[in-house]
Formats: sequence, C-alpha cells, structure tokens
Amino acid sequence: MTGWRIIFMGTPEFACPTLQLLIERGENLVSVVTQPDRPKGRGQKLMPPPVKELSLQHGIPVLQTQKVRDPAFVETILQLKPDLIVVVAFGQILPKALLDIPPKGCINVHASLLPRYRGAAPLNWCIINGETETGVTTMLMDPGLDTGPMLLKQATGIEENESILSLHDRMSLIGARLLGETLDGLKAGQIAPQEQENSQSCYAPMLKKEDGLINWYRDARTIHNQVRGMTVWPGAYTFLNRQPLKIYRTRIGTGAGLPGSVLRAERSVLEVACLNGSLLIEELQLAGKKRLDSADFLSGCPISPGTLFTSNDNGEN
RNA sequence: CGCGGGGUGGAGCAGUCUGGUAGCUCGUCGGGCUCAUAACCCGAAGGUCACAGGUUCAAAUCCUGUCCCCGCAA
Repeated sequence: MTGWRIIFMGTPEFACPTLQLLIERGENLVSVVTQPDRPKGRGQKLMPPPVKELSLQHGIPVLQTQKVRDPAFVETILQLKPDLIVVVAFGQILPKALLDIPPKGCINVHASLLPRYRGAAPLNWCIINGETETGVTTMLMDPGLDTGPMLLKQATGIEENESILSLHDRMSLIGARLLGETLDGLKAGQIAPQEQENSQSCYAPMLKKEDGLINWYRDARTIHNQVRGMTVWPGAYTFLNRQPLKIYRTRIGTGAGLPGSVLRAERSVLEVACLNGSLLIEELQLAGKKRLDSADFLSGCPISPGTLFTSNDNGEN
C-alpha cells in the first residue's frame, strides 16, 4: 500500500490473523517482535510463539526479547526507523521511549470495548462476568495499560452457551479486519481519536490457575459462566474422589440439592447441584484420562447420585 | 533426561501385583413386550489385548526396546 515502515508486535494465536492481514495487504513489514521461545507442554520442550512461526513462514525478520524496556532493545527499534508499530496481544508493556519512536504512533488492537476490560484477559472476563456483548477496539497507545485514545470499535454478541474458544476465534478475525480499517482511516486522515472515559473502565487481569476452581456454593449461572470462560486454560475444575476433574461444557439446569452433590447420573445426563439451580455437565475429563462427553464418561466411571464434587483433594467443600 | 496416568470388540472401562477359557456399562444387529419409548426381556455379531523382541509348557499379565494419547507443571 503506502510505504509506511511497520513493525508488528504480538505473541499468541490471537495476533496471527492481524499479522496475516498485514502480510496479505503487502504492507512494508520491517520486523516482527515477539516473546522469547518458552518451555511448553510435556517434556519442557522449547516452543516458538505462533506469531514467530507465521513470520518465519513469510520470511519476515523476527526479534525476540525478554524485556522491551531494555535500552539496547529500544535502540534496535530506533534503528529500524518504523513509521508505525502495530501491537496485538504482545504481552509486555511498552515504555514511553519506545512509544515515542514511530511518527505515526503505536496502534493497539484490544479485545474489548474500551474502556471496559482493560488488561491481559478481556475475553475470559467478559464471559466469566456474563456479558452479552463485547468487541474489539483499536487505539493509540500511551504509557498506561490500555488507556490510550480510541480509534475504531466493532461490537459482537456473546451467546448464552458460547465458550471462549469460538469467541476468541471470531474476535481475532474482527481484530484483523478492524486494524485494516484503522490503517486505511489513518492514512486518509479520517479518524478522530477519542479519549477513554476513565470512570467507566474496569480491569481484566491475567487468569490464575486458582481462578478455575469451582465453588459449588455459587449459583448455577455463575459457575456456567466460569466454565465457558476458562475452557482450555486454566480450565474450570473440581475434585471427584480426591482427583482433579476438569469441566469443559455445561448447561444450566433446574435441579436442587446439596451444592456439589450429584443429582442424576444416568445415560448421558450428569447433573450437579449448585447453590441455586444445577448444572448439567456435558463434557469433562478426569486427571490422566481423555476429555469425554458425559455419556462416555459415565459408561466407564459410574457415579451414584449423592456423590460429592469437592473443592480440594481432601474431599472437603 | 521436569513429575505422573494410560493404550484391551464401535465408545468408555475392569482384568496386569499373585502368568493358565476375554469381563463390565453402553452402542450395533435380530427377536419379544408395549398405544408408545431413550424403558424392559431374550438372543447375536464384533477383539492378532498399541508395536517389536525376550523369558515360559503357557503371556493382556513378567523383562527389554519403540511409537502414540493424557493429567500436573509452564
């Protein structure tokens, strides 16, 4: 398109569609910056971030750094003389020294309707909090955490049973498209940055393993939202016979009983009582076993009504 | 060499420690019962027990090696 020298910064799968779009548009990608390869999975094998793999496939130079604040790294970026830096789910906060480098600024693609859900895990928290709508915002970065002036927004609805997986994929595509529009708008000088209303903001901190632990003394909808908002990582989990049990998919039921107790376990129906209402577990996984739908799970691991799901491996709630 | 669990008819599991006839829940197929059924009853098909060696009169089971899957940890 134009000759703007662009540096792309991003790390996980979510950032890939946007990078892909920049590549397809034939933008002048000077370099891609991503987090270092990290030990991942079983066996601690060193794995490159998805963005690195995509970059290498297209022959784009990749820079990896532990700390973007490192003056030596900032100098490296300065030498590249970028006109614009595009940041999508990079995972580190950029220092002012870096933000000041590109004359056209640093654009961030953020997975929420700002100023709501600033921070690392907006997708997860939107679902956990039962939001029915979210979206993507592009903004001009400033030294704060997702506090810069907004450029464009695109909203999308969240279905009652939608999990973070489908939302993630949809939002990453929306993000790519929106960045394209943002670039076009900026180049044409047609976008007026709009300051965020700080009083309306809220934060979406990185999830911790413990956030996945299910407390059956909460109402069914709250737990349902937790399950679909945490799927895959960290995963909503409870304990059955002192073994960790992951729960991947649920529906809200109307049964009642002692929170954490199994109300029904027959054929493909596995119903557990919550504080208010119940959950019908549709997909689950016992430690060391495969992820199964409830019918398969029950044929190999019969459970009798009254069995308790607990909050720790001591069998207590 | 990060820790650990596992690969057994189509699905999920038991059996392995203490070698000796292949078991359970479900699915499939046939028949029966029923106004009817995802219910119930009767019957049947379907497995070189991941792969390769070894020990043994005899290996799903014991020994050695290989491949694959998964939980923890990140």
